[in-house]
Amino acid sequence: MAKSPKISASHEPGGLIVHISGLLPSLSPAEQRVARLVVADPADAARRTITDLATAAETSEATVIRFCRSVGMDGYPQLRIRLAAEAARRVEPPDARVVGGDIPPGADLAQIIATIAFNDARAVEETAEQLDPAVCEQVVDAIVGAGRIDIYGAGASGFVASDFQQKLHRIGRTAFYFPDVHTALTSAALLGRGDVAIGISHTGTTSDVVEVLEQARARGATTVVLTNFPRSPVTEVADHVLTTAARETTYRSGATASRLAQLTVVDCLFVGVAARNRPRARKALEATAEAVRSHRIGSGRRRA
Amino acid sequence: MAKSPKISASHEPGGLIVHISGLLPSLSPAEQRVARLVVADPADAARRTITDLATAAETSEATVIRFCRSVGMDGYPQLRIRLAAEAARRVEPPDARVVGGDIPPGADLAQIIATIAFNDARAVEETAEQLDPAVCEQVVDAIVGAGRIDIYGAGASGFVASDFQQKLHRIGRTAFYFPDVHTALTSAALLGRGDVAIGISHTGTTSDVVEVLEQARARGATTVVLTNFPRSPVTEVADHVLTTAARETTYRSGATASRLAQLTVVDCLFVGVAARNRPRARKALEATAEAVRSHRIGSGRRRA
DNA sequence: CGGGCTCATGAAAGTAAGTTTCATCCGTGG
DNA sequence: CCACGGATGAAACTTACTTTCATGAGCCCG
Repeated sequence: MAKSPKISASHEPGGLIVHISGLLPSLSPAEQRVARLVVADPADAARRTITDLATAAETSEATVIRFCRSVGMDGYPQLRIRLAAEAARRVEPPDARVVGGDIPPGADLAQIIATIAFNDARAVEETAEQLDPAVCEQVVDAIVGAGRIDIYGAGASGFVASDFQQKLHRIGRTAFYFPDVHTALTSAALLGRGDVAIGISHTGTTSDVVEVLEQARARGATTVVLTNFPRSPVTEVADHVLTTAARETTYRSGATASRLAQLTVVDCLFVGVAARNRPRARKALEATAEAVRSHRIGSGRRRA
Repeated sequence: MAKSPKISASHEPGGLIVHISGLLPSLSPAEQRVARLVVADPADAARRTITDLATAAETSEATVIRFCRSVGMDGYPQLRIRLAAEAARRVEPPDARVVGGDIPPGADLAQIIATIAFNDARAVEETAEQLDPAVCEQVVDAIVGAGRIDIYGAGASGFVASDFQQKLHRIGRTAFYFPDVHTALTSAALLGRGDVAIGISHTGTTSDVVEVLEQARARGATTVVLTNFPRSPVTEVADHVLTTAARETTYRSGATASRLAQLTVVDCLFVGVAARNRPRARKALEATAEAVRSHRIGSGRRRA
C-alpha cells in the first residue's frame, strides 16, 4: 500500500503555486506536464474541467487526480477553487492611478472611471481620518439642543445643505435650508441663543455664507461651518469648524470629490444626532419611509 | 420594441458579491435564500457542493442552478470558482468594522465616523468596479449627440439629478431637471428622437420616474436609468441601465452611501462627456467659474 | 539474457456532481 | 371558478470526477 508522498499543502497559506513548483521535480513526467500548465496560468487551469486539463497536458484524468493528491489536495475540485483563489489574490493593483491629478487626454472611459472612483473614495476616507470627533460631538450637542437649525450653502454646496436639512427634518428636528442670500439673512436675523446656524462652503470664501453666519452669530446662535480650507474667511465667523479633505484643486470634475466628502461629514453628524435618541429617530424614519411607499411599484420583490 | 436591457454579469471584474446583492430583490424567495448564504460567506459557499448548498438553503439543486443563471453564471462550477476568487481578493480589514450593518447602540462618534466612512468609500469603489464602460460609452454618446437632455429623480435621487443637470449645463449641454412629476411629464412629452431622458432611482421602483421614462421612450427619446437594482421595474423602460453598488439596505443613514455612488457615476459620465470636447468644455467651465468669482472673498489666495 | 519486480500510465468502470425536464402547486386576475 | 403564469422540487439524465485494473516500460539481480 505504499502510496504517493502527499506533501501537506494544507499549511500553505500563501503559496500554492510556489508549493507546486517546489515539488515539481519530484513528480512523474506526466504529472509534471500537468504541473507546468497549472503554474503557468493558474486562473486558466481553474477554469478548465479535469478532462480538459488532462487533454491539454496530453495525459489522462487519472494522472490529473494523482497530481492533485501529490500536491496535497483531496481532489480536482479542491485544487480548482484553490487555484482560483490563488490567482485572484495575485492580481495586484500596481496600476499607477493618477492621484488627484488630471485625466490624461487620451484616456478611455474605463480609465476615467477608475481615476474618478479612486479619488472620490480617497476623499471620503481621508476626510474621515482627519475629522475631529470632539468637534463633531460638540456640533451634535448643539444640534440636539437646538430650538431651530438653519443651514446655508451656495451652488454645489447648496445640495449638501439641502440634503442635511432633509435628513434632520426626517428625524423630527426643526431645520431649514435657504437657497438664496436674502431669505437666509432674514432667517438668520431671527435666530437666537440656543439655535444653530450651519454654513457649508467648499472654498470657505463664499461671501454669502460668511455674511449669513456673521448675522447668526451676532444674534447669539451657535455657528458651524463645513469647509475644505480650515483657515479660510468663513472659519472666522464659526464657533465650530469641520473640514473635508478633498485634494481636488481644479474644477475639472465639478468638485464631486469635495461634495462626497461633505456628504460623508453630514452623514456622520446625522447619525450622531439620530443615535442620541434612537427610538424616536427610528420611528420618525419609518414614518417618513411609509409616507412615500405609495409611490413605489410592488411591495415585495420585483419582476421575474 | 420590448428590448430588455442586458444585465452585464459577464463584464464584472471585481464585484460578484456586490452584483448578487444588487440582484437580490429581483430573485425568487428560494433563490434569495441561496443568495443570502452566498453573500454571507462566499468562501464557505465555494467549498460546498451544489447538493450541500441546496440543503443549507433548504431548497433543491435545481434552484441553485437557477440562481447561478440568474446572476449570470453558466453553472454551478463557474459560480464556485468565481466565489473562491472573490473571497480571496477581499482582504478583509482586520478591524471588524460593521460592513453595511447597523451602528452599535453604544458607539461613540469616532466609531460612527469610521463605520460610515468605510461604507461610503466602499460603495464608491464597488460601484466603479461593476460599472460597465461600454454602457457608459453609449450613454456618453447619447448625451453628446442629444438635442436636449431631461433628467428626473425623486426625493434623495433628486439631488443627484439636479447635480447632473447643473454639471451638464456648465459645459454647455442643454439639460433640464424637473423636481415634480407633472412638469417632468409635460417635458417628456416634448422629447423626440435624438433626445435623452435620464432617470435616477435608487430602488428602481419609484413610479414617477418610471412613468416619465415611459413617456420619453414613447416619444422616441433614448432612455437611461441609474439605479441600485438592475432588475427593478424602471430598467424595463430604459435603453441603457447603469447601476450603483451600495449595499445599504436600511434607511438608517438616509441612504448616503447610495447617493455617493450615484454621484460618482454621474461624475464619470460628466467627465466622459467633457472629454469629448476638451477645449470647449474647459472654456465653458472657466466662464462659469468666473461668473461666481465676485461672490468670493479675496481674489485668489486664502490663508496667510 | 531473461524472470520477476516496481512503477507510471491510461482505459474503462464506477460514483458523485451537476443539469434538465416535468408535474405539481400556488397565487393572480379575468 | 377557471385559466394562466411563475416557482418549485423530484426524478431522469448528463457530465465530471474518481477508482480500479491491466498494460508495458524500465531495472535489478540471478
